Amino acid sequence: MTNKADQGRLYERVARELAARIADGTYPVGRRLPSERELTQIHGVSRPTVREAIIALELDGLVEVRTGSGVYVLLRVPPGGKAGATDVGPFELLEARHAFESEACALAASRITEETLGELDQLAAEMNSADVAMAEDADRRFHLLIAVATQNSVMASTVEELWDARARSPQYKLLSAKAHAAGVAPRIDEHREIVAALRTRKPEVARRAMRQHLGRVLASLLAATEVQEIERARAKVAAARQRYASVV
Amino acid sequence: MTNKADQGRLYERVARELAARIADGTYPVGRRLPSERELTQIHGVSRPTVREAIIALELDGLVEVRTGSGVYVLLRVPPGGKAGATDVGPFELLEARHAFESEACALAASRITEETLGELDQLAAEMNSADVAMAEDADRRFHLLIAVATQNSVMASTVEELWDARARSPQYKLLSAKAHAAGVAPRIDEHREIVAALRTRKPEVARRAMRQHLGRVLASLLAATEVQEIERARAKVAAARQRYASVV
DNA sequence: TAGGATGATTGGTATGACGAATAAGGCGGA
DNA sequence: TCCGCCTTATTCGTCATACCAATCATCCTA
Repeated sequence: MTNKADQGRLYERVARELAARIADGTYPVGRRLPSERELTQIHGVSRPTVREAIIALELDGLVEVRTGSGVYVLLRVPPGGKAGATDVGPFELLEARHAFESEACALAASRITEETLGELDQLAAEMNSADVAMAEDADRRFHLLIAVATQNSVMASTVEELWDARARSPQYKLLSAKAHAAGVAPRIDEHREIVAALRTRKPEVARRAMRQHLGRVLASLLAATEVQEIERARAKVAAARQRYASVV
Repeated sequence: MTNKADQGRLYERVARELAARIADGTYPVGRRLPSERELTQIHGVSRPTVREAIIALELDGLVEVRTGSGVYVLLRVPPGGKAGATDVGPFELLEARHAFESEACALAASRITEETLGELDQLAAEMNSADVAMAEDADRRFHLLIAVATQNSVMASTVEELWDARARSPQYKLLSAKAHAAGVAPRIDEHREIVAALRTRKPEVARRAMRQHLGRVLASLLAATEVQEIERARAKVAAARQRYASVV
């Protein structure tokens, strides 16, 4: 039953084929995959092998397995998409930023240079841009620059990672769009407050400014949407991986 | 058969147990795991289930499966780690932990369960172990469990990443050894203080306890050594991870 | 028409079997 | 004695089948 050049194991081939069918839309997001027994016939392998393949997809967050019901497509990875990009809930993300970036800001206050403060002024101004994309980029660079100002590469790369995760999250984009529709304006005034706080060189002041800023962002997003619907799907995705990986 | 009230699927439990045994050194790096049939007996599950668990570990890069030979423990691969800055300064690392874990601890204080508090007590006690490796593992799990108690997967995985980076850093190991030689004892009393602080459910109290703890660790390391450069060890990339990437 | 019982479908796991790749040990020849 | 080949036991790789539990659709009943 084996094909010709099977490099690697069978379940990998099946997983690859299933992932391809998800990517090309044969199995659209939200729909049920054929049953394991059907996949057995389709791919010409046994059910244990099909299950191994499905587990691989599940650990990657592509599908969700519902006992007694079926295997459902969670998200579609565009061909050429990055692998291993763990998608995560938008609120968890913001909460983490709320906690971490505040501390980064506090540390930055005692180490930031006058030159960097000037750059921050400029970035705050750029958020006035009519172009939404440009304003968002200014936002990102503003926060990242503060993290870099800690002169601690670990903290800087951690903050950067949180922003990257945000960009990867389709849920976050949806939320962002909703918030926009609800009339949430860019918070350039708050950014200016943060810069002013940094200028005092007082960690507590800087921490408070950043904390308030992110707190308001979080609140506005919470107000703009009902959490229930969105968080539900995402929670399950990380579940399988998190459940055993967290103990490692 | 052991438990029945295991939420999640069986292979997840087995994978978790195996990963734990790898983490605590029961199955050292490079060594062969018991055969699948033996694991069947050990964990009281069928071979398909054992295979599913092994596949999960393989996809995470923890083990390598060699046909006809066995399953071998690889280096632990960082979760979703960005390539590049694999090796980083030990003091930067500790400074980041000082800032981030304190916040995680504060958030955990308002969400932690009584059960988790009990586990923390136990882990604090385990640091008494004469076995240095075991004591260090208890230390790690103590801090990670607090991060998990935030019920925020982003914060949990961030903290985990910081610990993993520590493990990857030969500089840190050297520092740690030096500190040990300088008579730095495990800080079980401080861990107990942290648990007590968490029990109050007051974020400020918990934050202060963790901040003091990590501050003392940082101070002791600073005292025990002068910073010096070390040749960096070669962290190898797991082959399984590569194959995995091609699946998606 | 509403609601509950019932049976079909689906995933979850177990058992046993056979093939293929590997590694270890024994046997024979030099 | 030493080296190399070959046999053999062990291990992973896969398959087929079976049974349980959860789910879902259907029909029957009140």
